[in-house]
Amino acid sequence: MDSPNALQALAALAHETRLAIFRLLVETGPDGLPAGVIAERLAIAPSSLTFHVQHLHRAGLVTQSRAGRQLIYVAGFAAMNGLIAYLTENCCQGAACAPLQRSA
Amino acid sequence: MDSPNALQALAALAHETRLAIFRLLVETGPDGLPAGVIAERLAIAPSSLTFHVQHLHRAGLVTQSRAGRQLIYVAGFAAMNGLIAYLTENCCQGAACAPLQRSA
DNA sequence: TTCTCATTTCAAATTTTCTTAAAATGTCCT
DNA sequence: AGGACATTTTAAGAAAATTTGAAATGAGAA
Repeated sequence: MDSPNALQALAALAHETRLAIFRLLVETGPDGLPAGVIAERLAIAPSSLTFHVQHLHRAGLVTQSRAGRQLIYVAGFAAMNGLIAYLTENCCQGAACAPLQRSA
Repeated sequence: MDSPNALQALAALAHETRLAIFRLLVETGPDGLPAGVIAERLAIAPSSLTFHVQHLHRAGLVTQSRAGRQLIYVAGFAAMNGLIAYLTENCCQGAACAPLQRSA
């Protein structure tokens, strides 16, 4: 992941509502959740949910697919993995953040 | 690191200028850099630098100390470590981001 | 087709964040 | 004390992000 992408991912997560959405989707796993359920669980307006979830989508942190008349959102683990790798490589030089290592 | 702190750290890094400041300080290492040098290297106004560096400071991502009449800023690795740990633990459940493991 | 339901799009209002320049603070030197 | 330098503080305006509600789209059911 390069700096512009990392910046986009950081900005996407740097909002209370969006971080909550992402965490809910991570917790939910690969089946994801329809927009309406996310909005209901987090008590936010539908159009507000769309706004935030699209922000996450642009950053690759969320995947969208249709199931009948509902849109299912799933956490995008690759992007999160990329962000963590970016932070580890670019912001932890000099062994200062040595406790983290890649194993696979 | 808890969610409010993680949110603060994410917001602090989610800006082009602040990410550049932080990366510069990581690259520089434990000696850090005086405010003026950072501002000069990144070509930003002094007061603008203060604004951004304070944002990083509030999030614990930067440390401040005085040397004569200049203020030295140093990257705060503990906070970055905490952020990476938060993301790994809260946003990568279910082995989806398994490639990252703690070793120390 | 027509009626719902689920969601998104749009535009306006609001709020938050960022930039800028001028004035203030703190330190060192003479 | 008085002057010069490094940085911060302040206040104003500019720019960007967020919220809201109403209207539009897309899909399934009658």
